[in-house]
Amino acid sequence: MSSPDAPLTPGHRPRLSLTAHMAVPRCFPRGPVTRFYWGPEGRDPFNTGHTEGGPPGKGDPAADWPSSSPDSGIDLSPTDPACPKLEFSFPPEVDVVKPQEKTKGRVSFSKEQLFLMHERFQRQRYLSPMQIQEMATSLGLTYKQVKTWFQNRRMKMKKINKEGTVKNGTDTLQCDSLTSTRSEPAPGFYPGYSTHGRNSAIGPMVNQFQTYVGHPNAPYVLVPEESSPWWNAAGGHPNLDSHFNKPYQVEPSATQEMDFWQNVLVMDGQSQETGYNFPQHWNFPGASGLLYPNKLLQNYPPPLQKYPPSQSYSLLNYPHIDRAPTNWDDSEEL
DNA sequence: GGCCCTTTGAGG
DNA sequence: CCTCAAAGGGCC
Repeated sequence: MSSPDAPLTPGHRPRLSLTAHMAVPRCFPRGPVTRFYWGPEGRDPFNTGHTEGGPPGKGDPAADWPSSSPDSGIDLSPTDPACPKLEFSFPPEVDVVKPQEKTKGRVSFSKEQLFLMHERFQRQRYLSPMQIQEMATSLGLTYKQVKTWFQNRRMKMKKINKEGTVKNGTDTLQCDSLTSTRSEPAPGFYPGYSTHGRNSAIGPMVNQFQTYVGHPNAPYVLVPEESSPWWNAAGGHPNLDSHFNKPYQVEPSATQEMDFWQNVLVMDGQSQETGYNFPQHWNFPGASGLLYPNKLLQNYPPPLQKYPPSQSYSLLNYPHIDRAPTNWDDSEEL
């Protein structure tokens, strides 16, 4: 596996009411996905033009954790001694599901299992049979459990979106959009998804939310919350679109250190706040997301890190990276 | 296999 | 009680 990206979502609609613009068509992959990377000011971690290739070196954890550019002056690598690091570990599990548990009663998956499935779901709503099997194996779950989980998750997603659409417009700060002109879903934007749901098994969705791991120079990744309107129909961000292509300067206060991780388990409402949210003074209207160290999973469980203070960072957007969905079969991912 | 609805049971 | 996640079952 490889790919960090996202944590999740709120079991309960976040108060930030992020579901507003999600008039998602029946399935997700949204258009040209855009991602935001936190990187040293003004730097294009990817040397623009580089398009994401295949899955990152699968199974080479940490191997390519960059030392994030020597010249950048900041080395955010978790392996860098200079980078404050704290121990991180999932809380001891007591509820780890046993693979062949007979269905007597309802078992609860472990946080780790949930995390990994959520993570996967974040970028890939449909798994091919092979992928299901692989994931099941790697998680110690049964094929059926994984399949069921994804199905339930899609249903939940759908429900949330529906609710969000309904109350859309009324109360709640539906992501005080700076640019909410595009809320119309564009079917054409869903490359990997077969609208004829029936045969989807043969065409595993190409994950639009490709791994971040392949971009070694992007030390941190800003991951949107799953049910937030981070991705609008055009694949942009309703609140950050205006910042596209012009690196937005973000200046953490001199004294501020941001904890990236207190807890990675952002599965549900409970742990939702465990991620890191922008401090208000960063002033990204309505934008709340979670900051993840790049290659989250490669270093899984991810290290707790701190963002060096007194630095200037840019919120970069590299839409080109996703414009051309890759076709690699990520079956080897997990 | 997916969708959809329902049931079950754990946790609040 | 209620909510919600895991699973069952029917249908396509």
